[in-house]
Amino acid sequence: MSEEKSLNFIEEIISQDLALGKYESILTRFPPEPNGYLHIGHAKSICLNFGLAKHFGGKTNLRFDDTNPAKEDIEYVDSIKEDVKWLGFEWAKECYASDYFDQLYAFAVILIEKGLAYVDDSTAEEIAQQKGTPTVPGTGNDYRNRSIQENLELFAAMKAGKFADGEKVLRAKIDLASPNMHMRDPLLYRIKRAHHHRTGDAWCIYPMYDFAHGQSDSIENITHSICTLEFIPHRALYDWCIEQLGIYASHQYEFARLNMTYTVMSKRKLLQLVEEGHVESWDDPRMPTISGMRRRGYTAGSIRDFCDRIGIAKRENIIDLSLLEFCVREHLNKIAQRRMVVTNPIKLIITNYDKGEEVLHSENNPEDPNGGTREVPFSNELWIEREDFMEEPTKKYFRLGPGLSVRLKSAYIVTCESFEKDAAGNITTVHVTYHPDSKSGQDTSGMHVKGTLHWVSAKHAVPVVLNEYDRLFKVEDLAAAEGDFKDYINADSLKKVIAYAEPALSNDGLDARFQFLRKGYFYQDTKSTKDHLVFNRTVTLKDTWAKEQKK
RNA sequence: UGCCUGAUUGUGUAACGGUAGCACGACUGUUUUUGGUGCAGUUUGUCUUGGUUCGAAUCCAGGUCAGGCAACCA
Repeated sequence: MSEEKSLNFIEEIISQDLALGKYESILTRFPPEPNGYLHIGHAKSICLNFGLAKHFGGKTNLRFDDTNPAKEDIEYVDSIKEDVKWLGFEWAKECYASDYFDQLYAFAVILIEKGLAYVDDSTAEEIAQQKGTPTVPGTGNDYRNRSIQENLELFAAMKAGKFADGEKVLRAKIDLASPNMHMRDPLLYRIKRAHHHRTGDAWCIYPMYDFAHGQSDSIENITHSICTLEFIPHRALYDWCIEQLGIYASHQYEFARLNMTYTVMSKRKLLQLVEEGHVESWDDPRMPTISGMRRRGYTAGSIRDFCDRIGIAKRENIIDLSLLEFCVREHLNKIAQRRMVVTNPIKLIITNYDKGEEVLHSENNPEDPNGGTREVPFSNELWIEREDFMEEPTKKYFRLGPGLSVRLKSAYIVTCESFEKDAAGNITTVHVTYHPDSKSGQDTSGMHVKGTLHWVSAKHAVPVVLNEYDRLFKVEDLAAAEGDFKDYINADSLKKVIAYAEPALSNDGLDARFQFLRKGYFYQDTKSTKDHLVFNRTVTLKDTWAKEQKK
């Protein structure tokens, strides 16, 4: 009982708020802008926001922060909803900042009436210049002194489409000398004639983030508005708007965004990878997007577990990819169907096997006692991995070599008698004799071997394509790497290999999770068909032999 | 030469003035019909200098380092 998990700092705040009776229940929100696909960094935020609500008995809204029609699209809205659902979360309400455009406009009018906002005719460059720098205070302009009446009329004219794009903006009148740059008369509205995916052409002025986000939170009665660290300087403005408008006081809290080794986590960079063809699409299995990871074979549960393990804090961080891999292996180990697939084959001929063929049985998952077995055809001609035979075995090599014995998984123990090479000196065929009394499950041979190999009966084998993925980038910390991030793209992040699979694989469902014995975890690609099976490697198995060899 | 965050082992994350713990990684050993899994173990850490205190990762002061802030983006 005393080993309850310690609370993160946001959970501390909420549990205090609740204990103090500040709220009866909490309401959080996940507020993506529909301008791209969600990635693992968003998953952290989703798990946080929905997790908080679940933990404290509250609710979470899904809100699209769609205030910039130039970049947004319904395609993204749909993918975001799909991803959140797939991750296993249900939102209380589906909201859109654009649903509040009328209300937001009314809020702006209130600020103008209070003398706290004005229409500025300056160009973007002039405004930037007048803002000063972090160490030099900004300077005002004459527009700042316009009368309330004039501002009211001009703002109405802006809305009515009387001005060209960029001709005027609405600004808050706060403090041009503030040490916080965001308080130096921030822009509230800009004129932009762009077709909005929901409001169409009804508006030609759109609110800025700072004027839309906090008020949207307030309108929905969000109690805890959680965002990432870069919004810390915005908080003063967030609070200012709410206070001046006298509306429901939502509060903003910030945590550190997720960074991961060997990948990038910004929509801009991910978009670049897609547009420049470094990957196939947003859901390319090498992408850190939710859709990419789903296609690669990650389970929603393993992603939730990952988000749970990385924790929530305010310091910058970079999480090892190995933690994500650990989470998915741990889950997949429990649920994946075991199958045998040979990727780089050499022929194994059993010289004393005269039964022609027989059907053997192999367990689907040794971790699951109720997992059952499947039929695996066996014959005197098999495929085995090229790397499972060594002409001159080294000391700790437990596999096949002249005179050596191994077990064929779920079948018999075989002993190598001879082998053949082609003209180039490559091994082509290995001849073995099998031990009839060593049959799996009824072994009376008394023999003990160190190695067990996976195999596929040659005449029953089904050809499949395997996408073997590796990390997208060659360096751990892209943020610390100098120059263009694209210089560090791993050119070998995808290897397509043709492999021989046991026939059971062609009868398995599309959603099945597989472990190809001794190879890794695989998941059928979205483009896979019955006649052309394609599997994506989610993650390899841990390979202590490979490590041993490197020594 | 401003303001705002932050600094605990290789990477994350706890410890709320009282034994610096947990996870991943790495490394041993062991089990195993997957060199997988499981099990047992090991693993040079509180940025720095002062101060307060019986006692400081924690409180205070100074310093150092890292990140953020000057888009008609979110």
